[in-house]
Amino acid sequence: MPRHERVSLSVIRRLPRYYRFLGDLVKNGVTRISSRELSLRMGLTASQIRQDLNCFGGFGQQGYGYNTSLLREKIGAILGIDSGNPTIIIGAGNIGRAIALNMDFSNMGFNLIGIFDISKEIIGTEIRGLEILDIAELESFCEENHPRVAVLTLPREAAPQVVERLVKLGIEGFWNFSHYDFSVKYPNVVIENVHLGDSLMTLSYLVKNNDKKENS
Amino acid sequence: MPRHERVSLSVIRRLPRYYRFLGDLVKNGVTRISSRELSLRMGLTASQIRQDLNCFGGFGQQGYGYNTSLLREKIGAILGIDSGNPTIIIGAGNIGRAIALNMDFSNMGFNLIGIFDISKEIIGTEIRGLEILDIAELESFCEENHPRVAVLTLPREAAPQVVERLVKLGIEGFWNFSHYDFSVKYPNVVIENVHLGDSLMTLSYLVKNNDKKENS
DNA sequence: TAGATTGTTAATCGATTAACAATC
DNA sequence: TAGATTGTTAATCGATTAACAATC
Repeated sequence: MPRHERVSLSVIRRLPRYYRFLGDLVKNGVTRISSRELSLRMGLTASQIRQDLNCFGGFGQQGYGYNTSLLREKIGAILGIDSGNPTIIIGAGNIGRAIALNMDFSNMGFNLIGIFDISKEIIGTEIRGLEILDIAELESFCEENHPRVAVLTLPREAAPQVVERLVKLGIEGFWNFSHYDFSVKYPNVVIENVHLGDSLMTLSYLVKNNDKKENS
Repeated sequence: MPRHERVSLSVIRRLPRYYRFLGDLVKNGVTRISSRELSLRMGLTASQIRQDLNCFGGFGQQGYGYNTSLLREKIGAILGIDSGNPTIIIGAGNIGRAIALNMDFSNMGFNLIGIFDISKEIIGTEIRGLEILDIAELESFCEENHPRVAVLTLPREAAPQVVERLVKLGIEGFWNFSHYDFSVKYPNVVIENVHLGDSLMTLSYLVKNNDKKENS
């Protein structure tokens, strides 16, 4: 679908933000918007918006701008928000539970079909209507249900062994909250890392070196 | 401290990852490492590592490489991991609770001193030894305890009003998990966004357009 | 010393911004 | 039509990679 050979990751990462802002506009009854007006709201340049969108096609109209609702749908389609990728969560601790309860998987391209843990105490209990399964049943479950994506919300120590099994079972995409860094070891799977510790440390640096205050 | 005028955000964002890998090396008893060897483990180039580190000073030794333990400490200091920034969490739902319980704030530059919520049912209960306070007490608490950083784990609808109050109360840094995007409205505060929805949608795109498999 | 590896400058590459002709 | 705004090419800027002299 991309017009140009390969769309850069920088562009891809901006798409969900466009999608979010367009959703707001639609909700507020705004039916059209120019790249200039959108750029002011989002804090980037109109040029960048037009460049980004034109990686995928001409969604605007000269002299008019963009139809918010239409553009939003197009971006949603590009992101694959109704792909319904069968997805499992590995680790039903605080983070796993919070993710399971808070994320709107079905409107973001995923279909949550299983949650696994190792702790006998919580195996058998339910989260969001899904029974927590024993990690020992991972192989049989996957052979039957063929998940494509796994959310890793398990402790770091447990991660390497489980990732090995998941890759063998054909998992293609990982949403990785564990501190285990496996992009080098498994170059053939897609990994989206959410390293919360890295994010927090970055904030520490930014707060420490905050020069925004003085400038204004 | 930075030798060059301004260190780019790209460099800053790599520092926590260096810190993590160096921590592993130290734990495994590796006392020295060359940029080349580190680059292979981390999946980037030796050039980049040397460039990154030299934004802050010459931490290596020609012909030898880098002392892992020393380099780790230096990076920790640059990130400000023992700044102990007084920090509050706004919103004690699933995400807020998970963050409070899982993050090692004290080793990442922060000191968690308060958790707030609006729900009468959970106000007064404890998380990690901290009593959940009524958001109505935010002003009096801040005037007394002077937090510098706020973690936003509250619903989007509630965010704008609370952010307004927090900025007025002098909060300088935000770790933002809400879907509210306020960088344009408040350009003078530091904001580290964790837009989990954006991250998940990015994964959706990547899984959909995965061309890694074919290549290998 | 010779070998290894850094620190740093120069070259390349990619991403962002500016400009403008096309066109609604 | 005239005005507005896109799509797209060209110019700029910044980040990454390569190269190598300095030096441990």
